[in-house]
Amino acid sequence: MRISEASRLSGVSTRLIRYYESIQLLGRPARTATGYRDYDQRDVHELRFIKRARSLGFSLKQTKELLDLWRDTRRANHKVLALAERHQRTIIARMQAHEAIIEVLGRLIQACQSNDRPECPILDGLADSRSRE
Amino acid sequence: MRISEASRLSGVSTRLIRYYESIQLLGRPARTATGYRDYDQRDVHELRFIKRARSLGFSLKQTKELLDLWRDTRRANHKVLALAERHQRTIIARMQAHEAIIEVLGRLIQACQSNDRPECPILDGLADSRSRE
DNA sequence: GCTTGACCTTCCAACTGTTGGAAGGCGCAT
DNA sequence: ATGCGCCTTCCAACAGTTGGAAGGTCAAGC
Repeated sequence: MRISEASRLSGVSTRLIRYYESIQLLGRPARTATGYRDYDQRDVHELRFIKRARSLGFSLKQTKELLDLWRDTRRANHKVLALAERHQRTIIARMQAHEAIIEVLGRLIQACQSNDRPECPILDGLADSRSRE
Repeated sequence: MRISEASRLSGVSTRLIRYYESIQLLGRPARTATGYRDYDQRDVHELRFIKRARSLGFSLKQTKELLDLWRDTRRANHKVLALAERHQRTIIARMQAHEAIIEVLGRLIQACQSNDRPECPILDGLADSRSRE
């Protein structure tokens, strides 16, 4: 099938498919006589795998590792597990950072809403390094 | 003061200070006779403001808007408030996306930990598009 | 006076991930 | 043959930060 078909079936844009090939996340596909990329069902599976890993926040580097492990006739589970756990810890840390930000913003916003005077508690809060980071 | 001093006092790297100047987030500072950048206390305040806005996840573009509002003798509070509220909604959405990811990863990790067979539930979960995105 | 080392300057490139455009070839319809 | 929609390649942009290279400046030490 052509690249647009693979794109449609996988949900990955044609641009991105070519990019994934260029960084060797995907192997070079077969080519037609006139030089068009020719994909098969297996490629579509890999693209879906990539898409899903990306949607879970794995980097392209991690996605490549996962894909390699997947291609490797499903061996070395412990590596996959370690990678997933490490990634989960990263995402948890990021989420907690977001929580902290939301809390700070919430305080500033509230102070601003209950304020009639000309100065702005949000700007003051940003300027004031005594507020928690 | 020189750039390294401004960096030390603000916590913003010299590289970044120059970059912020190049994108006109900061104005061009005075120069010494030999061409060295010469900063004052006000610049340090602005750098700290920037650093804090960035740490709260505001983009450079938003940070510039906030900084401009701040320079504007503290007028137009409602603009600041709107910007902050919009940003908070963005961060909340991001945090929720993270939560969802953590949940999915948690399921996959747990399935993998309670699994003795050769196949890997994490890889299978990534491959299986029936799992929730 | 000359070297050493720590600073300063500029410019150009890398990183991550995705998207966009331009310029040209291919294939099928009218 | 003309037009349309696909395909190809290459080059650039976005956000934000960091890194290196090649060179100028300034103080201290010998």
